[in-house]
Amino acid sequence: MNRRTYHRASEAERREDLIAATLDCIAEFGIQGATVRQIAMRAGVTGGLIRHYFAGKDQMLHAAYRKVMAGMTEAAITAAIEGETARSRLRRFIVANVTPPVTDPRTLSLWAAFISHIQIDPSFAAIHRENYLSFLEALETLLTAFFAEEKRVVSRAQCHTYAIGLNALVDGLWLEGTLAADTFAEHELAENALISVEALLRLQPGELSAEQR
Amino acid sequence: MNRRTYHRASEAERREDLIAATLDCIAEFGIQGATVRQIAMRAGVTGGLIRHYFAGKDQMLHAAYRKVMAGMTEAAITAAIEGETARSRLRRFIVANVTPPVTDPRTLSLWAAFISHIQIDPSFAAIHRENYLSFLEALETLLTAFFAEEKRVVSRAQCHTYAIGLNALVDGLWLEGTLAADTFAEHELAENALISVEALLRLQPGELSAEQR
DNA sequence: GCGCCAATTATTCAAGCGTATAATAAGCTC
DNA sequence: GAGCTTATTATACGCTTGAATAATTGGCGC
Repeated sequence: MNRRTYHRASEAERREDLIAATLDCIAEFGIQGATVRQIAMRAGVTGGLIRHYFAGKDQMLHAAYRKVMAGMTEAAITAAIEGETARSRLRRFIVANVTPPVTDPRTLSLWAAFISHIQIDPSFAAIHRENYLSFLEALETLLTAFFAEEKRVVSRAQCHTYAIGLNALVDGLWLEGTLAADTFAEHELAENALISVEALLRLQPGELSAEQR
Repeated sequence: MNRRTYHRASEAERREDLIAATLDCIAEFGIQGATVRQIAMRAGVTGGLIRHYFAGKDQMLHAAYRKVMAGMTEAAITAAIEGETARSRLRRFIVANVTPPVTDPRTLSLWAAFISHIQIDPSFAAIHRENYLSFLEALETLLTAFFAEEKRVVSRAQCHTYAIGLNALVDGLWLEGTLAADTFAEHELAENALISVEALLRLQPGELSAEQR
């Protein structure tokens, strides 16, 4: 009986592959279906290899969680920095968060699977907190710049309160827009998001939502 | 060797017990830890009994999901109907959704665990859709009554759009308020919710958030 | 092109999984 | 209080799980 031939990959890409396979399995079969064997098969390796790269299955799940969250915030921030004005950057940030690839059923499944472990495993809680705070901070920075650009005086505390409300709104729209993806046309959700943000910030209707580059 | 003595319970309460034990296990150990044996132990029975009441483990999970969602909407609606005016009912509904027992880490864990299965198991998707639509409808009804009471003319379509935005905001605040429970004082979250709702509906500041019964 | 190191496979293990079936005791009916 | 129904327990079965270990093979340094 011959042994399987195989390719010796670099540590970085092998880890990447294993994490990707883990996410595929969770998205497809749920966290219960993400077994060592299933993941290994998906990655085209044998089960034993996983323990060569991660201390255990749990550590691999932690890495996978980080990967998902990083992907989401990265997409939104990348979209934002392409804007030329603070207003445009804020607008782009909001829209990106309620537009594919951020609004993706697969991403939502993964996100929820991990969220449900936050109360159980402190490692997940730490990863969550990290990302929540950095998202809130990004939003607050965008907001502060926007108000400055508009020459509107807004206190630090007020800005923080706005950020919490905006964050909740964006998260909620993301959540429901993704869950009921068939119910909303793509631009419909973005439009609703911008109108709602305008209202939350007490802007004039159209200040953000009107067509602009 | 003696056999264990036991109590013969009515079908209704035994099912109730089993579902409660299922939720306990999911909340405590995650959906992976909610095994037939673990659940049975928690319910104080032996594993075999589960198959006497449910066709299989999956059917029990579906029942458990229904239970969680029913509990959440029920709490909010119960709070709302105690209000005397349409404004008060809307206000109470909002506040109830960002206040314990709805904002409860345990509930969030359960909710997320089930959400992550929506894309995998169509049965979960159906249960979700049912509840989402009924929540949206409740909100729309409250809104319509509120606008009528305020003698403010709002089109059906506009009302629907408002409901989607409000729903997203409430869900988002619920989500983050629960995840970061230690970050917010209890009334702080409710206050923020009311102020944000005012803004979304383009009301005068204080119309909802000011103290009132 | 040879040796060496470690990345990878193959195999094994005990524990735990969901389900099926048979034995038994609880508690209603009469 | 005897008898019947069925809710409940007990036990067994076949599979899968995460992890540990031993055997091998790929590819780099020389």
